[in-house]
This record gives sequence, structure tokens and C-alpha cells, in this order.
Amino acid sequence: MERQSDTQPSAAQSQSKACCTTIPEISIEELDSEVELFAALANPTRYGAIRLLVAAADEVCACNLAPPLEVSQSAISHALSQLHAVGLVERRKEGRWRYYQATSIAEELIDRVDAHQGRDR
Amino acid sequence: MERQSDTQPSAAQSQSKACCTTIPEISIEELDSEVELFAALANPTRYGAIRLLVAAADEVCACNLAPPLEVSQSAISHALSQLHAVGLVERRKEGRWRYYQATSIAEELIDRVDAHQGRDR
DNA sequence: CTAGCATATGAGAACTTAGTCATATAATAC
DNA sequence: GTATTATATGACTAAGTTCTCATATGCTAG
Repeated sequence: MERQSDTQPSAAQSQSKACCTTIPEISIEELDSEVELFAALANPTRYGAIRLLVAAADEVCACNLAPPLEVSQSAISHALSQLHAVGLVERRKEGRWRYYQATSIAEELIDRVDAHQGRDR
Repeated sequence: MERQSDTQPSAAQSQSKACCTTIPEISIEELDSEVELFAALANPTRYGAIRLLVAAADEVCACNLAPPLEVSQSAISHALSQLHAVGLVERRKEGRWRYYQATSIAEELIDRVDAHQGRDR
């Protein structure tokens, strides 16, 4: 997920004639963590897990996530780790179980999507 | 982006002893378009373009997006096509120029992220 | 008409991702 | 102690992604 500073990034063809207005400045470099956030949602297993957690509105044991998503234990573990790394889930250990819960940002993003898709919320 | 029905999806280790509550049913198959939506935001070029469009709060010519993002004309064109395909931008043709504008769902998602990152909005 | 510019598209190469499998860690039960 | 269960981790690999380059399309200007 990165190449764009190699052969010819080409800030060429800059200003041509008069097609439009000027646009605001934005620091492109600072957006990496947000790209990571969305990347964590850009996979069926991870997105399914988040949807289940948001729907549950409570913490859920990892062992209860794997079956409905139809993936292996290892796959769920990898998936939940990534979701945790970007702050979309919190987790708590109890005995040999691990409980996961969606964070507020996860809930809010899903909420927006649901509203947009016409689902009630 | 798909393998999970091959060797051993393993809906095994289902109910073991008593780690937790039951969780809601969710139709995992219907979530593909939402995964695509987030996938469109999961790339620096596309996410940078969306941020610029949301910040502009108005339509912007494609030719004005490439320079700040420091990518080639071709890369921006590919990126904007994908954003359009998932409904994050609308576009309008005028003469030889193409004007792009963020849709409401794009604005809302960015809004949520900004609020979460402590940026005002 | 031709020339020039803005954008789009297809193929291919370099890179990234998301699984599997094997194994490790950690807790409980006996 | 050993056996069992839940989860985590590392290496590997197939599949997916995202550019670049070359070229095509489409519009404007002369």
C-alpha cells in the first residue's frame, strides 16, 4: 500500500488554463492512521466481526464470533488483533476467554452506514 | 479477497462450555457492498481525494486533485472511478473537464472520523 | 481538417493482504 | 503432574490491489 514516490509521481500538468477554483490545503501525510482504520473494515471477516459486535451492543467471546463468520479460529484471531490495533474493538481477558466489544468509533461508523442504507438504528 | 470455504472453515469448536451469551444473527452475505465502501477509503490516494473533496465542500475539477496528492493523472482517474463506483463521489462533465463532489455518506463518515480524532467540524 | 489538452482504460509488474498450517502460550480440569 | 480448551503468533502463499506506461476517447481551438 505505497509506491507513489518512485518513478514519476508527476506533479506535472499542474495549472493548465481555467477549469476551476482553488482547493483547501490538507496534510496528506497525517491521514495514514485513518486509512488504516478504514482498511480494517475493508475485509469480510473483519467487517462481519464488527457488525456482530455492534449488533450485540455488548462484549462477545471470541469463540462465539468464529462460527457465524465461518472462518477458522486462527483467522478470527488475526482479524480481531487487527481490529484492536486500529481501535475499533476493546478486549478483556477472563480465564481462558477473550471478550471483545466494539468501540464508539466503530458504532458510529456502522451507524452512519446503516442510516445511509435505509436500515433503522 | 475470498478463500474461506476451502480447506477447513471449521465451524467446529462451536459451543464448548459456558463462556458467553448468544449473539444476534446477521446476514454476512449482504455486507459485501459495505466492505467495498470501506475498501474505497482504504488507500492513501483515494482517501486523500475524498478528504480534499469534503474539505472543499463543493465540486472540484479532477485536474486540481492530482497535484496535491502527488500522483499521476492516470492514478487519479483510476481512484476517482472507484470512488464513484461505490457512491462516495458524484461527477459531472463539462467540456473536457470532469468535476467531482463528495456525497453525503462520504461527508458523514469523514465527519465521524474527524470528531473522533478531536478535530472540530 | 489538425493540434492540443483533459480524462479514461487496459495490461502488466511490484507490492500488499488474508488466509492456512503448525506451533506456542495460557488457563482450567482432573 | 497431564489433558484439554481458548487464543495467539509466525511463516508461507494464493489472491488481490495499485500503481505505471501506452494508448484511446472526447472535447476545444485554430
